[in-house]
Amino acid sequence: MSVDRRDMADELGKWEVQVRKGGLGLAVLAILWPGRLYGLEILRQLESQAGMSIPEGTIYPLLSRMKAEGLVDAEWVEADAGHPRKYYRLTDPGRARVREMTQSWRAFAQGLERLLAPIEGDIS
Amino acid sequence: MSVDRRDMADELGKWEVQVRKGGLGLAVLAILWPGRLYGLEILRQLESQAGMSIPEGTIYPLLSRMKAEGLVDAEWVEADAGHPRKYYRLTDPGRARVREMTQSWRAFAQGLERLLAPIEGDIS
DNA sequence: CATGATACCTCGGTAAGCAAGGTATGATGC
DNA sequence: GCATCATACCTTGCTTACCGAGGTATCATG
Repeated sequence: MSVDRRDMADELGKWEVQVRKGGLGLAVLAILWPGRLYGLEILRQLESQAGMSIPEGTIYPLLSRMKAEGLVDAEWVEADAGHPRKYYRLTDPGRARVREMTQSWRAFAQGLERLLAPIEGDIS
Repeated sequence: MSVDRRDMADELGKWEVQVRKGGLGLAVLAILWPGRLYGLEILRQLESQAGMSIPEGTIYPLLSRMKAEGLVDAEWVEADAGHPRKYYRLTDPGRARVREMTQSWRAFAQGLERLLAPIEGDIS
């Protein structure tokens, strides 16, 4: 009934999530470019290489979708120790897609950067 | 029951949508930076300045949310001719938010660009 | 054989894009 | 006057997708 004081605080914390939504799929495909990786390894490399911290609840459904689309394929590999790992690798259509998405991404980022240009003049 | 042949074709066309999802809110706030605009005008300027074509069904709910969060405020203005227009303008908290989001955006874009760097070596 | 570490996966709530369809205002043609 | 068109704003319903929480499986260790 009263004012939602909740909103203003929560929304601030949500922006980092919103920001990366669009590029997340590209980031995952891109990190597979050099070679195969297993699930948790993808998360760790996204964190260390690109500063993105993605939860498991996001990555596994995403990888499944990509596999269903034929962009990646997966292969179980026995580890020397511990739980077996499922390694993901880009397929040829996957590589083609990464290149397409990279172009789309850059077009978008450049368009947006054009809008942001006037803003940075304002260094308080 | 049979194979979804639908997917491979449709998903290709959907990427441009996915790509811009994360930055769309920022784009809308950024385009309001120089001054007030009304709804359809926002769409036209996003198209001409940043190459983004956003449908009405996306922009009006988005503007409503931003107004509810106090990032913009709105004002009805009688046009010389035709339907009255609802002009949106950044509030002070809205301006602060644009600056924050711009920083988040650039951090994300730089992180992603780091992942994309190896890819562009491959000009077939 | 219990505990911990590592790894993969799923369920359910929620957010958000957007196509389609609707409403409102004023100008223009007849 | 009235139908039609152009402009502009808004809503509904469908769908996609993030992700927190909780679950399962494998192996090592004490």
